[in-house]
Amino acid sequence: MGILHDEDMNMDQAAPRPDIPNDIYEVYQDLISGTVDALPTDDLLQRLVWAREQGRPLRAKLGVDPTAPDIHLGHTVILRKLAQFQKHGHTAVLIIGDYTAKVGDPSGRSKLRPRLSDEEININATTYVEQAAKVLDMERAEVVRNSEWLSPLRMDEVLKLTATTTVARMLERDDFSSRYSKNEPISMLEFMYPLLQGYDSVAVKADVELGGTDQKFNLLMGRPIMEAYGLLPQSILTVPLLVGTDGSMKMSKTYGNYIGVTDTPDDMFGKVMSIPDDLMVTYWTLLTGAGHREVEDIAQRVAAGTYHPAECKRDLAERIVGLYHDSAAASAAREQFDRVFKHRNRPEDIPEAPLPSTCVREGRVWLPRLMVEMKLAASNGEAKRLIQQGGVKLDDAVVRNSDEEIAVDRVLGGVIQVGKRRFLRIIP
RNA sequence: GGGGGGAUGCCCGAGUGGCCAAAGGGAGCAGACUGUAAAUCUGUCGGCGCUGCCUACGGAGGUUCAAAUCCUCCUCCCCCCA
Repeated sequence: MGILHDEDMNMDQAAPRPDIPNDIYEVYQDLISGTVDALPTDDLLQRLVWAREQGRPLRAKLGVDPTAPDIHLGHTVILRKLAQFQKHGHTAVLIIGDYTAKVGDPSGRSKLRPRLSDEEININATTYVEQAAKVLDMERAEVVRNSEWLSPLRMDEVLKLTATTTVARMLERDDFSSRYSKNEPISMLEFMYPLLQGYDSVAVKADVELGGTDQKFNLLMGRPIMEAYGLLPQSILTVPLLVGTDGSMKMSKTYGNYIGVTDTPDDMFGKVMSIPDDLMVTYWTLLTGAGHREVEDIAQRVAAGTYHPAECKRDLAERIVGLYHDSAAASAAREQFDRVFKHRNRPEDIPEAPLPSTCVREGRVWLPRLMVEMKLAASNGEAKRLIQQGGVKLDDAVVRNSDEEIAVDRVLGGVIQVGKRRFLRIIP
């Protein structure tokens, strides 16, 4: 997967078209802004016209697998796009892929994912919907589970489905062909996924399906399948995969480069601040709901040097935190950040923990043990290393000697700092 | 069904009997610097109160004073032929 660049996205305002009513064209521009592919060309535009003529809203489909309990900003990109359809009066159809999750989607992985139990899926689905509600208007969304129609499928119906495509067509998928050429395994099961996903589109009669760019193949696969079932093939819209805080890989929990929608304001703020500078515009575009014009203006001011990048990033972080918490929390997070990182002071709220008796020996405390006990280090060795590298402070004084035993009364009420951002006050 | 190749630490990947807790890179962590938890540079990176010991190179046995390295069986993956 390549690094995403702003120029990959559809951001240019094309000239208005005389054959299309202006307001519809505006909506269309809005819907394709920030997307990578809108296929077939002009198909969505055409549908918007039909929708007007027939007086019915379009059905915009998004399928999600409830495989992970928490969602992060990477997931919100597509949800924002779906929410945009709602904003323009269309129907958001959110499909919870409970059936597909139960089988265990092996896509893109060398190992099969563990099968999830019904309870896990239910929990994940519930939290997903809860968290998605921060972006999507759930009152007006249609939420369905694909087990509803996939579970009762009979073998002959499955066979009919498999007959709609060919192996050669399957191997066109970049993911499959590259794994195939790299001698990595592809199970037959994986071949079923695009088909089942396409069948979902049949079941909900989708007008347009949204997905990440990695879903392009699957989304397109839905078209011939819909046709085989006598439906008008769906339009597809892809949004870029969000690059994570490391600036190179897609945002994912497994890479640890994610910003969760339930992260605390301070965490969320800090994580946004940790993205590389050249990712800022992308984040403004995909994560803030900022208009096209606003993003352009920001990009220009930063490029011109009239808007300091550090300031721009602070504003970005504050904006994002505000979306998932509130503006008060967002500005507090900003103050906290400046306090801790810009001015190198302690944060306002320092977590507290009692001194465990297991760490005290003859009235003295060996710091590495305490750090392990307090989860500030994974092992004694790591704790000692941190101390030796000058990364540990007790009441703002760098601890130098990792062997020294410290008197209990010096530790009690004291603040242990590990690295730049982990603080802990020890209480009796 | 036949033949061949492969499995190494969080990830990638070197290592074909002792010099191996295992090169190199990436990620992570710490320090310096700064405009931020950006960038860059430096250090560090299995566990143990640690001049030593324990656990680890897919799994189980074996050979040897000594095994990631050799042998046997097993599991999984890939390729070629059919």
